[in-house]
Amino acid sequence: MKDDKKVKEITSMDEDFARWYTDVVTKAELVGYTTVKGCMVIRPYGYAIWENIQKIMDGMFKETGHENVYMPMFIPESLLQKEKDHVEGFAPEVAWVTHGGNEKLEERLCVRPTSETLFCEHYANVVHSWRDLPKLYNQWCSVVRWEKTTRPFLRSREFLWQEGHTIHASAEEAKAETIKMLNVYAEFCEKYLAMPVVKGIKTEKERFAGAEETYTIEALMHDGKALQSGTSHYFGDGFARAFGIQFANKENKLQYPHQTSWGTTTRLIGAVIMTHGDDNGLVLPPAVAPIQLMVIPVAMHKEGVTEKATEIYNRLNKICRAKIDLSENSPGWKYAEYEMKGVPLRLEIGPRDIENNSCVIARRDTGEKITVLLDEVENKVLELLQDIRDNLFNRAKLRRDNMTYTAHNLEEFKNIADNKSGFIKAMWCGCRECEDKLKEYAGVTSRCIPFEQEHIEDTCVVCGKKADKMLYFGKAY
RNA sequence: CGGGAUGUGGCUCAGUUUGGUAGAGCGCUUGGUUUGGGACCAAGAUGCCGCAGGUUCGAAUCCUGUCAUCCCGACCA
Repeated sequence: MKDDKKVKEITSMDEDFARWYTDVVTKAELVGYTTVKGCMVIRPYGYAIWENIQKIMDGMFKETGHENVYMPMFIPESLLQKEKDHVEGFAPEVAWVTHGGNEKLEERLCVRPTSETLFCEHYANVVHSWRDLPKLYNQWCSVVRWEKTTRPFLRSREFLWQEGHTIHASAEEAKAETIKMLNVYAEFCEKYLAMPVVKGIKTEKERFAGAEETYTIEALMHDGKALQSGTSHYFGDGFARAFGIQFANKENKLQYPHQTSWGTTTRLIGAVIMTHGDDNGLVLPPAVAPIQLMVIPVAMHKEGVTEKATEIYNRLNKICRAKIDLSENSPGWKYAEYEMKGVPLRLEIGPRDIENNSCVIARRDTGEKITVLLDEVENKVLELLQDIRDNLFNRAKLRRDNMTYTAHNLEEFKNIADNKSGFIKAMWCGCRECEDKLKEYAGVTSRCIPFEQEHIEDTCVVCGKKADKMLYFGKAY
């Protein structure tokens, strides 16, 4: 066991990454399993992370002019089937309601796997004039997709998410919206989750069912696997045509509007775990950490310790999400416990500190301990929280960059795919056959065509024909 | 949905080969001593052995089915 491994309950990453992940989500009390496969309990500590994500992201949606709505959870089969590609994409994994009480339903209802069809039905009722546009809607809800294999946060049968749905008079405006929201997601991930992402477009093969273009942010996890962390779709007027949504434009001509949708899910919690976590457990970025600082009194039985610790806690709780642990557990136990739970800062205060009018602050990301004068504690805490975010981001970015490889030809590609894990950058001619071949031959899928292009070669890594697109490939969750 | 592994107090597991009525460590409760990296002593509580059938005088153990979890594929946020 390595010297810096202080939490024994957690399998180390090198030994078994998948086990490490399940250890972290269960030992840090983020989730609980239930009797229904793929349906998990999100426990208070896990849910608090989601609430912080929601709070920040919802604020960003409001700033960009979006309104929250709520759509029903049931979709009649006939409604789901209106858009051909869409139903083909989702039908294999929807759950059906066939009975109401003891009565068999005339038409079965699916539990929403996503709500495009419901939004479309509603738009058809409320959009009549160019003056009704745009509609910029979002909803926070859960959706159900009957997945075959499930993992907490990464793939569950029911999961929490937000789905934005907008409808616009022009294609240009809808396209701009699609990109705008992708940028909101990227900013959220990088600024608040301290998680670097690659922004790009999905290939046709990886596109959302019914979309004209699918944009994505892709993050790289600790084990070198890619995780799609958010998507934004441009639908053109395909859904509008399928659902008969039309409006009178300024020239009084009937016209089909253009739509978008975009979503992020509780999978982001999985992304945070696998981006920042270490062998001692969770490492949470301060912006979404339910507890940003834990006060731990040392030698509580000694005169004045509890009082002083409580006083410091009360001061700090005004500037950050602070907590104090006055339980009878030993200090060492508490250190390990809150490290496992990823609390960014720990403040130790005991008789020695009180004598010196100081305290000890330990940071979760580096393990570094510093002595801070009590008079300066507020400023230092705020500075440290910011520094932890920056350090987490830089560390994750460095690791991602070190795990990103460039392949100039097929042998090199295969060699990297077999021996390394991470992103592989390579040129691609644009045809489906070459993409399929890489999957078959090297076991990786295309992650995206990044906005930030690099010219590696003139020719496709597979077929050798002319290529002008650089793609990221990788193994994905 | 295919291939593999595993289900035994809250947790980690022993016991299954060779059927005989359930164990350990940790955790939990109470009391005491401790307290700067998962403290110690003492006394206690906790099990339809995943679930459903079957074989048997008798099943955690053998058989069949089923469900869940993990891993590897296929599918997906």
